Amino acid sequence: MIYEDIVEGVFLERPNRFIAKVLIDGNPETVHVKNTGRCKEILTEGTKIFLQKSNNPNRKTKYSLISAYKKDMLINIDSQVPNEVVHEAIIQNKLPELIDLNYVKREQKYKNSRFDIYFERGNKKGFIEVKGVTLEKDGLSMFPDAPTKRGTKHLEELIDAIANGYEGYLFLLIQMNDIHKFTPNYITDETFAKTLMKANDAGVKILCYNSLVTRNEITIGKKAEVLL
DNA sequence: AAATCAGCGTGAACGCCACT
DNA sequence: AGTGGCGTTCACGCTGATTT
Repeated sequence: MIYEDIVEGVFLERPNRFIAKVLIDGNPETVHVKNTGRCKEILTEGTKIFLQKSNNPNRKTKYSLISAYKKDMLINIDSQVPNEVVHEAIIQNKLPELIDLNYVKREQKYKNSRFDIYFERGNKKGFIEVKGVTLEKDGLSMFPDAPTKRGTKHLEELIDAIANGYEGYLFLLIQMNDIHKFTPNYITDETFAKTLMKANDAGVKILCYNSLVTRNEITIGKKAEVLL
């Protein structure tokens, strides 16, 4: 997945979760933040960032904040892109666990919810829910970075889908390079962590991959270990 | 303490009208 | 009836304040 029109900037502050004050070429600019999560460890004053210039004249901001450095590690914080990266990887048969699917559709409704990806493989059908992981500490990645009722609900729905004969996957995409371990964030959201265990016991397959992140690209990386 | 709600920017989805 | 264009609404991502 390649971003067009990427420019470099410096993060200053974030008055609310949608917008940030930054410097581009030394000039102050108000930009859109593509991630409404906390990202507190990442978005600190003076941090080098990359932004995408928008050509949509109706937008209130000319740029979207896509990625940022934490120390010397570049982290993609675009919360819409993991979905696309995983879809792309599936289509290109890059995932051994999800190979040779004969039908793939995004944003498929199931009961009163919606999963990111629906697929058919032989006579099996399944759903994949994709989550982006941006939180990392000492080489260990974690999700969520804030309590997520929605995430827990998605897990319950995957469990439900499995009870109804579907396959169910939770796909965690670490939005940075070279992180090889993942664990649910017990401290921030114990309910989610416990539900993840329950989902695992119920047969939901938990997959985790890292990414290859550059200033203008994010693609699927290597498989990471899931520690429950 | 838990549940609800407003708020914000974007882009997709939707609805409507004016045309073929 | 079908299509294209335009404007409007809504879901999504989430926090923090407010209400129960």
